[in-house]
Amino acid sequence: MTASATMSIGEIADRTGLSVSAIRFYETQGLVTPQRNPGGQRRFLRSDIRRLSFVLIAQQLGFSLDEIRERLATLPSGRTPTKKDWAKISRTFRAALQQRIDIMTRMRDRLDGCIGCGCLSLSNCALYNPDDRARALGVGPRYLLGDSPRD
Amino acid sequence: MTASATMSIGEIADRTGLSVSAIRFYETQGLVTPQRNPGGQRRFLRSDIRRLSFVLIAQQLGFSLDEIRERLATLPSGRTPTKKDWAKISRTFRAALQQRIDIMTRMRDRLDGCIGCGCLSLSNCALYNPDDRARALGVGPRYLLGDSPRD
DNA sequence: CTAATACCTCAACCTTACTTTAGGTCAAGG
DNA sequence: CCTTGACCTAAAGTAAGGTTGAGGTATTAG
Repeated sequence: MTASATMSIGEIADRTGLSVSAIRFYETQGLVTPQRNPGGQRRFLRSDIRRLSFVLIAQQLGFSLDEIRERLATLPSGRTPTKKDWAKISRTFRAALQQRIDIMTRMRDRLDGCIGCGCLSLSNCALYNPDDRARALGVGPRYLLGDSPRD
Repeated sequence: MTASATMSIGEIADRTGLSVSAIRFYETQGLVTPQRNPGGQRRFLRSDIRRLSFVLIAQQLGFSLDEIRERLATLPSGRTPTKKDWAKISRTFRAALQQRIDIMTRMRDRLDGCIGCGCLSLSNCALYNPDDRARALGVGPRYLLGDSPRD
């Protein structure tokens, strides 16, 4: 195994902590696009380590693969991303994260009020404020806020 | 439609904002256990409004149906829950919510550091600290922290 | 009394984010 | 050269949290 410029999927899996199958899946989702060697095996660039690590971190922060792909798409195509590129993209996640913290904090404060009143009864309960239901978290009834079907 | 002590599924759906199918699903999950009338149709108690509303709120707070069922199981069986009962259960969610806020805040602070260094490169990056990955959010590679299979 | 709703069950389908399995190929060491 | 381990693809399976559809029964308004 010569320490060449590219890596096999097993190697990058070890380096990122991701499973081999997850990385293959990420390729189908357009999150990485490795080259292939003459035998058809994937060859990853060293910069893909950071790319995949970014996917991992962003997921831990609660972002979906769709959102992550959108953010990654803002990276320069053609050249290897620089630290500045990564810093820029990280800042957008920072902002989104802050927003979630704000929502959860607001929910927590409302919950404080509701512990006192014990209401939990709809229109009169602040927790039902549909303005900022924390849709980022969990799944929830799909049609709650959509075009609800009637049975 | 006499304003009786019980409600049909359509009525409680309207009152809670949940869809009929979601409520039926919640029954299969043991989150509510309505009575049946002679014709086999579900009859819900007024207290089920609060119960279902609680499910909804707890979901918005990011809790899984499993977690919610566990919490609901601590409610007194045999009698209709009082405000105190609900307040008690709400407090446990309050605590869990606070914990999540703390984790997210810690992640945000680490992200701040990483925006500066642009590292995102594993062992030397604070964001990889496996101690408190915010597993509550999103799904993520299943075997990242488990007994990872090798291809 | 009858037609239109509303409700019932069961099974199949959906989305996200992967894992697993089956059947076969590639590459590196001896 | 040959074996073994790593890799390949495609398809099916998993889990959570519901939705949708088919085929049939209850209820209720007129």
